[in-house]
Amino acid sequence: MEQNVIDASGLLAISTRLQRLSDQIRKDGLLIYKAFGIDFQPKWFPVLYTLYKKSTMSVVSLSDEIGYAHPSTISLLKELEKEKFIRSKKDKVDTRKRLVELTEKGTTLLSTMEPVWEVIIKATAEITNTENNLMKAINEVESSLKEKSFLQRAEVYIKK
Amino acid sequence: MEQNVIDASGLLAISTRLQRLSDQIRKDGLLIYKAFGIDFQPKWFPVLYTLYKKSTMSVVSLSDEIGYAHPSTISLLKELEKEKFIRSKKDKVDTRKRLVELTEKGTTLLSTMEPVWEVIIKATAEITNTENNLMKAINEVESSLKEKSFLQRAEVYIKK
DNA sequence: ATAATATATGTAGTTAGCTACATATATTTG
DNA sequence: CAAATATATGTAGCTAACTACATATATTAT
Repeated sequence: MEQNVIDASGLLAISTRLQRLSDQIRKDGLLIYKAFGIDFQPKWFPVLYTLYKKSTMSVVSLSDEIGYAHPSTISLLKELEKEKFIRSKKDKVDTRKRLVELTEKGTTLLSTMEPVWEVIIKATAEITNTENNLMKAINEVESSLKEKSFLQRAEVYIKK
Repeated sequence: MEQNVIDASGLLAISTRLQRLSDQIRKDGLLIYKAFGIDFQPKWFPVLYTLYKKSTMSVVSLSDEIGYAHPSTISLLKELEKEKFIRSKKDKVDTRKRLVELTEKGTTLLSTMEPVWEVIIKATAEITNTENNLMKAINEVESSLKEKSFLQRAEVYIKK
């Protein structure tokens, strides 16, 4: 059971480890879409999937929904608009708001993607269905952090 | 129990979720170092910690050890050299190699960091010690992926 | 009905990794 | 031992998120 120094450092490197795993999964995700002949970038998923489920949303509410800072969402929307997967219109009641929705082309894309999602879900289930389930662990950790942040928890030990 | 669309999409968004969590932990990590008055960036951790444990290493072996592409390591080393935490010298046997090691200043920094690590370890343990342990889950998933990649697993379902 | 504040969107620039390519030196092979 | 290949390092530019700041419109408080 060989272990490198970073693995051995365990908790200290948790952020690095999470990022590495995220990248690896994202890259494989891209290859899976390609294998289905779908021209789709995994980073588009949160925006498109949310619009698929909720139809029309403003930029900020979409950002909140997917948990991104709004400028991140704006730049994704710009790409998606260029690809003609989404369109936007002004909110007539609150003119500050830009309402975003899928186009026909976007809706079509999303429906061709449904079988891919099934494959992704199965493959992910296979991978995460270990003794400690990754998705459940993420959910649990996120809810611990929501209750009391990492920093707040550390502060308790600092004061001692 | 309110849930946003992305959370509800579960496995599909796993890469996004991992990244978000990683960022959150990294940011809090930075704040903890600050709370101790240590001028240290979490991204330096893998390189410095590895050099602390293994003393002298070449660029590539260091990259392999921490699991980074070598250009990433090089750019970290550049910063760390500027901060005078590390220095490098030519390998006399294999002149292609650049051997990297901590300076006095680097070693001093690392030893002032040990108490911070203890705090980080405790706080992280608190957070990850849920029903499904995040660190264990990451280890398990990484070893599943080493055995058979995400794409290879998906291919099985595609062929059906 | 102003003035002050809050919210929505947008732009610019940063970050922490990456891949692709280039070059120098070692090692292996015919 | 020369040619081919492999390894070590380095540079340039990409990516997918971010923060900080700016502006326009709504809402709230006096």
